[in-house]
Amino acid sequence: MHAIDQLERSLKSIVADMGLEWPAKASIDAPKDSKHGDLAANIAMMLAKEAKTNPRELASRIAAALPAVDAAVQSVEVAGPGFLNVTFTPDFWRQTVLDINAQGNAYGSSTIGQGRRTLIEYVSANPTGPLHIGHGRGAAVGDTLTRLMRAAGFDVSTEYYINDAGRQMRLLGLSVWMRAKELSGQPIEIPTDFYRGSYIIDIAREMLEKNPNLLSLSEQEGQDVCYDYAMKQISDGIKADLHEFRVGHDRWFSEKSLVDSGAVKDAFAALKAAGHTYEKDNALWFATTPLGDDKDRVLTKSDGYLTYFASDIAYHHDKFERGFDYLIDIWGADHHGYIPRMRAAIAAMGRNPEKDFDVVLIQLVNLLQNGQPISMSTRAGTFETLADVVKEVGVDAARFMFLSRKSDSTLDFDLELVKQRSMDNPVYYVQYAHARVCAVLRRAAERGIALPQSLTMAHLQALDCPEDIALLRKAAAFADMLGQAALSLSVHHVSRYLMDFAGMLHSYYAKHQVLLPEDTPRTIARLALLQSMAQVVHNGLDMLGVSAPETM
RNA sequence: GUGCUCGUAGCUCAGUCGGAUAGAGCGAUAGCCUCCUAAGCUGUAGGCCACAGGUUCGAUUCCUGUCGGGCACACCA
Repeated sequence: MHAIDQLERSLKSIVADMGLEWPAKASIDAPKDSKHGDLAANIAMMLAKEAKTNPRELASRIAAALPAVDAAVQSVEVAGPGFLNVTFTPDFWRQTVLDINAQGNAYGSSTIGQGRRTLIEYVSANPTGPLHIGHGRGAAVGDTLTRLMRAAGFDVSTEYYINDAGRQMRLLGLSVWMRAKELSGQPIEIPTDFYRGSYIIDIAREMLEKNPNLLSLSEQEGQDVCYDYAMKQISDGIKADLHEFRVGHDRWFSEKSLVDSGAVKDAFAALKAAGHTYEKDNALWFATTPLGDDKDRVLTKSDGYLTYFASDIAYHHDKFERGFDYLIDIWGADHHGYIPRMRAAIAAMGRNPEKDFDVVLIQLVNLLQNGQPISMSTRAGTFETLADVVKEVGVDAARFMFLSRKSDSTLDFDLELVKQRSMDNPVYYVQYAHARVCAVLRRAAERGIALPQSLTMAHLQALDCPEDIALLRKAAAFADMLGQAALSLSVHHVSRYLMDFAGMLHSYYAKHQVLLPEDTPRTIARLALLQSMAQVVHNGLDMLGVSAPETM
């Protein structure tokens, strides 16, 4: 928020004049209780010892100096143990309306990300079956994080990594092949780890219809053909589901292509050159222990195949080689034990695992129906797919639900609840606030009330109630909130903010009539206010990939 | 067993880079539409922020331990 920046500059100059140094840990924040002013600073408590005085004494000296330094400050009080409670002038806050009008859909964006080249990898589910609801949560979080970070000034690209070189995928080919045999009346023995979903049978049937001679192929050929076909079908399905869910990746990155392009060799060479590898028991090992892992890891197995970890290292190495300097992976929380070895790999590449690499963990989604759990497992074939859930509850409700909780904690997703139009399902609460404001604006237009072509501070003087200022203050904090959410990779801050903000708008609506036949200046001021507040809700929902309807 | 993570109102969850009287929704309960969308608003009740120590002006927040959930511990992906 520019208010914080402005106050910090003013306080810094005062502190400097006193011959004191500004501590890095000093904070300036909006206090929880608005009775404590617009912003509270703890600087006097931090510096009292150094200034050889008590906090309240120092605070009052700073307070005395502040109004002369900063014209936007209306009043400043010393409170509690030595807080400085600062209140800005109404005009300072009214300016927010003009700022929002000027910036429109871009309001809230910032440059805090400094154009950092960032690659967000998310979903990356093996194309061995349709996406289920857990993938949906990862998709919603990844996509929203992308939108957020772009708005915050990061230079973001996105990728979906396909594990198309491993055992799971070979198993997919085998599963379809067996079903094709079964459909043709041949007896089959179902192996363990077999993919049992009915979609496997559908694919097998489809293949037989297109090529009745399918089963004349050899075992190996047949499985390969089945694999290729199934992989294509399922991938296309996943892409369609994601598209429907308003999620798109800049690139689908194939694991196979890493091997083919020599990227694996490059990555291994880099590790070897830095002295991180050794051979033992006929396998190639990566010494991750000195880099913080709890045991060393195998790269090339004694049978000559690469481990999953090996190609993942190569993939991340390749990301850096392509010029990205900040890698964000979005993983299921059950992979959290995988983080130390990945950090070790990042360190071995000569990068800083603290700064150049982050993992966002997505916890389990418990799919419920009226409080009763619906089990899901791709292999057992009893999953509930993302597509089914979206069809049932809609994209807006599903996305908002996924984004309204910390991604690292488990989420109960009750189909009945998410369909309800109540506060258990806050997406409607936020959307309704937007629609209501739009209704007022429409009604104003019907009555021939129009906002002036170029709005100025003079038109906003009637914004003088506490509720006016509270809304303006909240709206002014929007960009700051988005920036913090982006930096901390916490998408749920946005939905929390929107719920708060929508609550304020609903209260405002109930308390203050906007269209006042007897008072045109106030009507104009309030219309201008509401229009800009609707813009903020719209921009916030846009970050979440949720629509902002004008009527409901 | 080891590591990671979580424990906040009856329920579902925010908050915490250490700040003032710990918040929201649901549920409970009492009210509000001759007036811009009641999918809304207003009030009341409800808390040893798991427990015990430590660090300091100040701890729900940081550290240690205990108890209790979840997850992970492959030459699987």
